[in-house]
Amino acid sequence: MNPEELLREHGMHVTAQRLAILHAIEKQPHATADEILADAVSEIGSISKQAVYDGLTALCDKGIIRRIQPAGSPARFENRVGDNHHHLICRSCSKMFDIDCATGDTPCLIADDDHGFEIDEAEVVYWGYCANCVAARDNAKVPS
Amino acid sequence: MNPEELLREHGMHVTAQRLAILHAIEKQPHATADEILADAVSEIGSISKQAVYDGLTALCDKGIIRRIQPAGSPARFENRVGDNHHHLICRSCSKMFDIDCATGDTPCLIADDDHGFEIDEAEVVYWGYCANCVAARDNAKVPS
DNA sequence: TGGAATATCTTGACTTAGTCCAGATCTACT
DNA sequence: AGTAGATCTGGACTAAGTCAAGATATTCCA
Repeated sequence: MNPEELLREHGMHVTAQRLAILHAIEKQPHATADEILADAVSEIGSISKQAVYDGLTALCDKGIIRRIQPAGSPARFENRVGDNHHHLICRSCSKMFDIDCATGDTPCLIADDDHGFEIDEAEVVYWGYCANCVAARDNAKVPS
Repeated sequence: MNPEELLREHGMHVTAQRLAILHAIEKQPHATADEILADAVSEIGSISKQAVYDGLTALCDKGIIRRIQPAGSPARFENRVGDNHHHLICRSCSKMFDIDCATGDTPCLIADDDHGFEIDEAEVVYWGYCANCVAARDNAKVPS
């Protein structure tokens, strides 16, 4: 579905700002609000910080995009929604990768004792070191 | 192990500030830095914000406590470490509960495709609505 | 097509949760 | 007791985001 239809389908006004936001996220999955702002400015000339935050919040509320807020990083946004995939983040360079759910279902995990909660999401983040950073570290340790 | 030994064992200086921080976390698991600051002030009279942050960082680095940073909340700290338990958070009131790992092991999940990462932790957060908030919502919907 | 209703955007001040720095103080070891 | 280095203090600063009031745009409907 094209972005315009997508907005209309969710009863949202179609504005240049929102189209630019969606386009920015499509170009760069896991972008931060700042990166989206910069990209949108380069696309439509100018847009306020607040329009970006408002737009992102509205899009999240409608389930069109998803917000990810890993520890030690500003919020990031992606348009891959509804498949309950998870994320793999490098502790060293902060690079983030999508990763399919190990068990396949949504939600992919059932807690043993749910304390009476109505659980609607199991969010999983894998932390570690990416191939590049591991190589860099090993080179530093054993300089030859 | 008492807090003083715990610090010494990790080669850290034993200071009133750090003991107060540890005591605050023991009294209130999942406390924020602000709450820990307030509690420490009431215990030892005065302590700087920076000492709290420095202390928490040092304790985390040594693995004595663990930092949790859920989306939409300041960082929280707990002294239950090494058992790979997870957290259950209410979207409405932000209350947080410990929850044992569904599969029991550390790490409790193995990703299918690890993109060459050296994964060292699988962090899981269950999101939903706690029993109280569910009851409040249902009462609001069906006032009788 | 022309308004009206209201959704969205702009601007700019403000807040929260921290970090950075320089110098003072304290702890642990001799 | 003396000293090296760890830790603490105070205060300025930053990043990421929120709040609020008024201006502008979009959509709906006559």
